[in-house]
Amino acid sequence: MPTMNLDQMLKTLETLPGRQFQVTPEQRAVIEHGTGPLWVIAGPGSGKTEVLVLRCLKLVCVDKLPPAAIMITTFTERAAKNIQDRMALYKEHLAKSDPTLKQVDLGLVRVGTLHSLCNDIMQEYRHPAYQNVRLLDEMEQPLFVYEHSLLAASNPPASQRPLWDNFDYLVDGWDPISGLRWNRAYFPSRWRRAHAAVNLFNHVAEDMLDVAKMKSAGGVWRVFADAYEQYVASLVDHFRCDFAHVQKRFLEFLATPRGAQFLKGNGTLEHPGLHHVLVDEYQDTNLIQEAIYLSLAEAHPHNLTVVGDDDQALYRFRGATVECMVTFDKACQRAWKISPKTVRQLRLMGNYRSHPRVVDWCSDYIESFDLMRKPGARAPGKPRLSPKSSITGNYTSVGLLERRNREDLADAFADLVQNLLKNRIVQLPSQCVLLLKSTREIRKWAKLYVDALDSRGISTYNPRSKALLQQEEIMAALGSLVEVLDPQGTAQVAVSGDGIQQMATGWRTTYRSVVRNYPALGDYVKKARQRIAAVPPNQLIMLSGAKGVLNFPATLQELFYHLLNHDPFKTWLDDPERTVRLGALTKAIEAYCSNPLPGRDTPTRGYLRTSATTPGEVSFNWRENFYYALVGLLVSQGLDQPEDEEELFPPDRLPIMTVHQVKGLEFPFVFVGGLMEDAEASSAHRLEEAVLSFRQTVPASQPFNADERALQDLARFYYVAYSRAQYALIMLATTSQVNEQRPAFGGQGRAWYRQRVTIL
DNA sequence: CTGGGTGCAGTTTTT
DNA sequence: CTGCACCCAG
Repeated sequence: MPTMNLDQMLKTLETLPGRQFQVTPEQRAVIEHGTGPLWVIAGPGSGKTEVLVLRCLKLVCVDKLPPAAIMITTFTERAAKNIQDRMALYKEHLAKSDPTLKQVDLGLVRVGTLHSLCNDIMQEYRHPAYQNVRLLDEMEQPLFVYEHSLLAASNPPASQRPLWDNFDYLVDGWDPISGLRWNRAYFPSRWRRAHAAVNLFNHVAEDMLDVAKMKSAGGVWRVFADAYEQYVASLVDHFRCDFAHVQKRFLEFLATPRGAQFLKGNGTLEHPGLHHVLVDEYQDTNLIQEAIYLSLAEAHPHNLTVVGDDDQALYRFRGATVECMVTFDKACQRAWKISPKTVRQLRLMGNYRSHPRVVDWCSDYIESFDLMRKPGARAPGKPRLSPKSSITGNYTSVGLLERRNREDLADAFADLVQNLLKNRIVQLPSQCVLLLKSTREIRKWAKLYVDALDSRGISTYNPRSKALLQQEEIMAALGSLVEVLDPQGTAQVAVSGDGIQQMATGWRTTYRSVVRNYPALGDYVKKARQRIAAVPPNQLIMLSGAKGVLNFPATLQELFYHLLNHDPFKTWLDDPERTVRLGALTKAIEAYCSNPLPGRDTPTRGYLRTSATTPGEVSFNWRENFYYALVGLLVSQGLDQPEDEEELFPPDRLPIMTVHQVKGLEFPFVFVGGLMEDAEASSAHRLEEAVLSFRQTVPASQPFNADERALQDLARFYYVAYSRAQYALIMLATTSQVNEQRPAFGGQGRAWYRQRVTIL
């Protein structure tokens, strides 16, 4: 049997058409690493994901490990798919020179987000505590909490008052319904409490907080701990699990006999046990994920490879802590009782992406913050990035476009882009990107830039510029629903206290203007109303099937599908963007219908029933709950604009993106605007601090306080933005913004900044 | 480059 | 309702 060695593997891959990647010695060391924990500290543009893919291929193709013995996790589904595709492509190419590889099924490598793998493995191994469990998504969890948690009770006990006083920062914020901030004199609304409770419950699981310790702490902690236990019990009662608890369940699973079976295997190719765990984006890991990884690699010699860049940690809002990346050696020591020195640290600090001056700017920038130089802020002994790209030239590669006001700035930016195009420095607008904190097209954010580009004939690509609930098709669809279910708006009026009424009234208006051009929709709505009006009191509303088939109860979903089957919705569904948005609404409606009712086994929410007292109307309670729960959810959390599967940028348009969206991407010309914000501790920062004493694992280094972490996070945020640039990085700011000396300009003031950046 | 008055607009991200 | 960006005066 011909075997392939690493040199042959890498050489062969160099012949793959369209792939120009030469493995450097530092990258090779990661790929080659044998057994034992490996801690890879990588910079932006260092090829870290590529190296991880190659390491996995080496384990399979050179070391001949069974694919099922390897697990690779990443942070998003999209990144997981990317790794899977790349591995499949490379393996296919390798199989051309080593036909024995044709037998290898790379599909058996466990690639995915940790959440999805936990879910899959527990189902595969029939973990008793995870049988027939439905995993709640980001819409379903808040709805479940809203209807099941004590903390979101419609009439909460007075004992909750001190709790909400204590967690006021979780409740505070802008209310999209009333258009006002929360007034602390009032008890927080049901939805505000539900969202805050979701946040708290997730933290208990993700930070692995000690609930018993909370109880003995007494006071608000006791009240909260009781509510937490009640929530977890209802999840179990109704066979539900949320994203945070799927990880907790998995950690418990690993300690069971079936878990041991999964880890050890039975010697067959299908179940070889787990030999290697490779983790990408480790800087965005949370504490329970850290515990899972350490358990997965519990067996000697602890084959756990983690790769990440602590300076690019962006996901604290999701419970992630850079701490995991920065003190990985200490975590291994704690879990496995090994010396931290045996944790091999390798660094990938070569940057193959950007002009050397961009690279230097990124290093200067991140090191300029006093707080980033303190121990525990970054991976120990982290060196500067080392510029290795082939991009050279003595042009302005790091610049500041500074103007006296925002209009002038937007014009100067658009002029610059126009000149780049005219002088053929860039061939297409899509070689540039504009990065903003928010891409919404309002004056404060993208609008001035979009207008300035527009007037010069340059169009922009900004798919998430509008809130989903503002879209015509969403408003018309919801309008037709309420026109059928609550034609008089009586229940709508009853919930007016929450301002939901205004929202629904807006939908009705949209519906009426739409129906003027599409009378068939109006006819259907009328017919549906008449049908309901004909049903006797207190009965399920039935929908007739085909001739001879029994009637079956009408559900909210069915009504919704019927409405979508009429114009203009039918025609709108030809438009992929509208289809995606209507799909998001469909998902929300399904989430609502599938939410179990407290005290019942099956979800019956979707069934429509007539009122017991008022004939011909949908039950008042049902309508009321529809507004409070479903509409309340839509307005309090908004609908997520689902991103396109494979979003390719239209070549003739200039993309406008947020920093989170651009993570992992690179662009020849990067413009960064909206540099004005100051660091302010968010609720995530404050909550982390508040629960620190209940953590089961003591932090390995002196933790920073909430304000300090807020500033570090902001520094990292712009570091991600700045390190996307290949040829040039241009910051956009008004003079007063620069004078304010915000973190985006570095931590050392104007003079320091002006020395390093060309003023345009 | 700073201070104070005015006027406008109210994130973002993901399993 | 606030908070903060912006602008202008000094």
